[in-house]
Amino acid sequence: MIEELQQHYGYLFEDELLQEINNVGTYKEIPEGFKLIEIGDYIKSMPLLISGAIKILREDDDGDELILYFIEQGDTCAMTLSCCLGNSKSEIRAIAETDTKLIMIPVAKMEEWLGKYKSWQKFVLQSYHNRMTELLEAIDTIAFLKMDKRLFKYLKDKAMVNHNEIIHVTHQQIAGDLHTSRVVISRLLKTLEIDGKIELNRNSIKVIDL
Amino acid sequence: MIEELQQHYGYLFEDELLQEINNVGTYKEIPEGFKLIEIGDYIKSMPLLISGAIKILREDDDGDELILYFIEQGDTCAMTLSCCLGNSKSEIRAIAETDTKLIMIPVAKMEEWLGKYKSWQKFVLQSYHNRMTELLEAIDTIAFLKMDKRLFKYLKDKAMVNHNEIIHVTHQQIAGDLHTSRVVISRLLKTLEIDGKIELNRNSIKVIDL
DNA sequence: AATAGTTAGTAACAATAGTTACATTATTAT
DNA sequence: ATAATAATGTAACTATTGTTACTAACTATT
Repeated sequence: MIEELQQHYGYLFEDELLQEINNVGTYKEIPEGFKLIEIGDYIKSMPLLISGAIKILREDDDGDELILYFIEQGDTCAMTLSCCLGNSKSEIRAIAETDTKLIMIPVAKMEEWLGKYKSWQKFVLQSYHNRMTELLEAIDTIAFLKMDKRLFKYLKDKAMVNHNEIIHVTHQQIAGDLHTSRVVISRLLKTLEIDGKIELNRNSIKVIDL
Repeated sequence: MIEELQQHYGYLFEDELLQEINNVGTYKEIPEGFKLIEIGDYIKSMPLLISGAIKILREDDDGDELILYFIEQGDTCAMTLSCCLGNSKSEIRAIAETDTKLIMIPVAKMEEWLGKYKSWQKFVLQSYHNRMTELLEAIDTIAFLKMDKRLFKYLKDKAMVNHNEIIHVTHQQIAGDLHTSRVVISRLLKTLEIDGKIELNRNSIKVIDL
């Protein structure tokens, strides 16, 4: 584990902290689609992403979902931070978007390190800042963009975190992530295809205009 | 200033920290409508609210606004925190919703205290948590509610922070805050009035069903 | 009091998004 | 191979929101 820590977090943390993380952290490999956090969960550990991507979702009272953003390598989940430190339940759902490697840190250590390591404190605050920025971007997208633009942005983002211009997803799944209906998505996808921005196939979409 | 500090923040901070805040903080009284922070501003100090309320707004590329939430007594602006600690520009606009009393803390001290006072660190993290929660609530409102529900929620929230069931606002101003058009707001307000939930008057609205 | 500006009400229409229903094609299971 | 299931395409209709245009009422200024 220590090599991967060095590689992805070496520039952020001092050696002593890296050593501590190595001692108390648990290395995990998570398959695509695995649910890491459910709404209402009490969080007992916090993930540091090594590779892969995680999709963060919000849910309304009727159980309808809405994607907030993707988390990538070098990130952590600030919502998790927030829940751990506030000792409250998770407000979001987290699902592995791709196969993912991560290190889980126990809550107790997180808090201890806040007083002990300046670099950890900085990392935690920076994570909050990043997540705040992403939440604002999510708000911009939802509030200011029409569904056709939102859809195209979603496709591009998804291609990005998957490092692949070909996305494997059904119209139904997209509709779920964007909180609309399958028919609406099919209709808009068809328009995007006619405009030459994507190429439609069963179970996959190729994003041309990246 | 020290009495008001004691009164509103005494239960949060130790005496030594309260003394420091008293020494370096600047007490300010802000009139309703005053713009505290503009998008793109570099923030050099951070507000602690004593009384009153502040409206936090987001803006899109076309200059159209959207209200995110109100901040009240005992709160601070986590966006400001975020900007200060990240040394980045403000992503939001802050306008005094009512006459407001606050204490401004210089950035340098904020950072110093993070290492020095456990209670300050806790306060900062708690503020991030609160703001994150409010941003999520804003997302719920925008994404999951239709305009009529959003409007009514807005009216109730506004009555709340103003401690007054009668709101002084024009349809045009509401339309600005909710990022829609005046005609839409007038139409929906009329429906709410017919349903007996509000009472319409020129330049003011009485919220009945609080 | 006359005038100009602001605020609000309403009709008519356009654009966008959501719903229902059904057909077609591809994939999987039997 | 046949049947069942999943994924997609499309039409027709409804609901919601946005736009334009015009009128009426109130307010402040000269």
